[in-house]
Amino acid sequence: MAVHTPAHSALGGLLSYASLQPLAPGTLVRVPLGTREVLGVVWEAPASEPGVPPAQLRAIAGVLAGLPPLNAHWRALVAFAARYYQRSLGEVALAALPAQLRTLGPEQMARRLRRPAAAGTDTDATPLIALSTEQESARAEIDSKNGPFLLFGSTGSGKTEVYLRCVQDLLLAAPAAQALVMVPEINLTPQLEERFVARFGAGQVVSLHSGMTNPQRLKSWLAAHSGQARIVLGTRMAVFASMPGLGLIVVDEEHDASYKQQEGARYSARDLAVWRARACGAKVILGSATPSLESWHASRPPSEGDPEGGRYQRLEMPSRIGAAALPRVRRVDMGQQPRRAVFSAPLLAAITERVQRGEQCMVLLNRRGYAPVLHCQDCDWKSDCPHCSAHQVFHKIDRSLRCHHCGYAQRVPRACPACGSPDIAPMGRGTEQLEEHLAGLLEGVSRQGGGPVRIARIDADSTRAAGALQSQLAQVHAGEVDVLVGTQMIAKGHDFRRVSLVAAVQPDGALFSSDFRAPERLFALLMQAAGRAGRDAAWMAERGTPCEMWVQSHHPKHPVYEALRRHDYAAFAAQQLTEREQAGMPPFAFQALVRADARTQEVAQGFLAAAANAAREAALPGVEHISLYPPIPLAVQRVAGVERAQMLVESASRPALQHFLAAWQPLLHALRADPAHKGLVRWLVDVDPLAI
DNA sequence: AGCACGCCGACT
DNA sequence: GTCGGCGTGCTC
Repeated sequence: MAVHTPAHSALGGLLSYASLQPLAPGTLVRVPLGTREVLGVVWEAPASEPGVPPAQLRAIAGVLAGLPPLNAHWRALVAFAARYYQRSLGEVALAALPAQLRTLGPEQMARRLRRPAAAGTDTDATPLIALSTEQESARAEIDSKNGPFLLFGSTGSGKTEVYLRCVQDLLLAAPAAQALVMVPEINLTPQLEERFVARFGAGQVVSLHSGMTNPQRLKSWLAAHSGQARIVLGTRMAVFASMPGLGLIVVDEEHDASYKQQEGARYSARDLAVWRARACGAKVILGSATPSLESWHASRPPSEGDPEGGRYQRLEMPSRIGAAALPRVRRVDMGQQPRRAVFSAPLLAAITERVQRGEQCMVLLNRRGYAPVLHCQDCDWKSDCPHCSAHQVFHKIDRSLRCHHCGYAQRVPRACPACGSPDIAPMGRGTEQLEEHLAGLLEGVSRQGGGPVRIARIDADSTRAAGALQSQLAQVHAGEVDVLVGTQMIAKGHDFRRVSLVAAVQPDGALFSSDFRAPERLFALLMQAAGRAGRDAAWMAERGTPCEMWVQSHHPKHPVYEALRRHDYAAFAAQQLTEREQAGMPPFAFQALVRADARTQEVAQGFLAAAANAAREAALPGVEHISLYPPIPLAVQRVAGVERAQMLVESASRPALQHFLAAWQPLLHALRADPAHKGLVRWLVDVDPLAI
């Protein structure tokens, strides 16, 4: 029986209970655990080596009858995820089920199941939309081969239409088949849902994401589990949906970091999707205009020195459909501009001109708030968070200083808290300031049709309220906004028809980051942002001027920007992969992080060092193929008063790394109890970490 | 992880 | 004298 026991505690995996009748594996039950009663999933018939004598076993409290058992494919997925990401089976299994199942008793469950299901729509009646040549050839490949497929299609190439058609093909071919379609962010589910519902009807489509209420989630989950919903749309959590007829998985924007869970079991929904598809004989399509280097490498075509090629099938769709040509990239050398200029003169002129012509502009700055730090000119005081090794961000709107790591907020002081000087000033800029600054610069400019230029800001702050993002986006779509200022949020996926200019005002930060994936992420973000421009070819043609992507940089000749200028993902990827191979980094090596959080940095690092010693002394299997790096503090060393350290574990062999981690786990557990590591708050393993 | 049991400071 | 602080230990 799998129950929610914590990650590899002494209880390890499964617990045994007595039952009067034999129960099929996958059956959901309620069982006593300590003083409470919890949800459990029957995993297997009585184990050969029960830890507790059968006579002393406690009895199952109830069976959630009427609910079909979770099938072997689902259980295999959960078991794999638990093993691979070094967590307990129970934790992963229970986290994969809708939370409300935990609170429902058998009677309530039965009542819930008696509710009539919504009627489905006849798939045969779904219209066939004509595909372009490129789309059709991708579809044909997917139809005739096994995959996994990497659909490499530039922004606006119509990847979604290929997904829709492949789903349609599947649903027509098999009466009980189901498809799972994932997107990286909750924000992107409404528009996806709209398209799928328009095509297949509301009765066939359900969503699964963390923005839903518990009852909504249970309803969707049950519809998927019963097979009544043929299509499940969702974020990373949806990869665990119970889908007995699963025949196709789509992972849209597969490069997106949001597919990696960052707490609990730190799984990659994209990687699990590939595993799940193979295990249950489904097809899987990973789609992106800027694939992760992992997927790109895995889909390399066979070559002379590499007759096998990668294990993925690469499908290319280079042309944009119904959209204008990709924007011309204009780089501004900020070294040639006045010192403190936020908007260079040529960029400001270009924005002004576009707005006067009735076109929309998008300005990207990856930093919310007014300024990242407040600074005293006299004594050099900075608005440091008292609980974290980070600055408190100045938010002018509500005159607050807020730490983006722990949430600690206070009112902005009138004078320097350290020396009393009134000369305290914001340093650096965020989206709030950009919005204000731009309003000043565009004052007196009148937009097409007359009136002042309308500027809107979209970031996590402006969209906090329910429905705020949707209504802000609607304003942009309705043409009530001339310039849109925002963070990454606006670069992803949204179909702005009248945007003809996109600008990244300060993207350099990522160029010299210590994170080896930073250039990859920057390139993907800029490509994606560029893809927001000129999405309506007919409208752009009327305008007569081609769309543009502006980049302001102190290093305009940097290879990232050179590749961006040519819209040449392949060249960028090739260059990055060469570097990665030479440096022995992913995808040519496999990594895991062990993280320790403690009262002091010494304790955190001490625990990690002891863990490394224990591994060496125990001569764990595969240790000769493993590199253990010294413990180091995290980039943000202290968060909410807790010191954080990590240790990188690396191997050229994934199986070796897996064996090593599995054997190491019990040693780490034993160490925790050692009084030498008093003050340790928690430790965890992150397999295939995205940031190191 | 929960939730108990268990032994020390400020309140009715 | 109790209410409650969170340290240690257990859950088939």
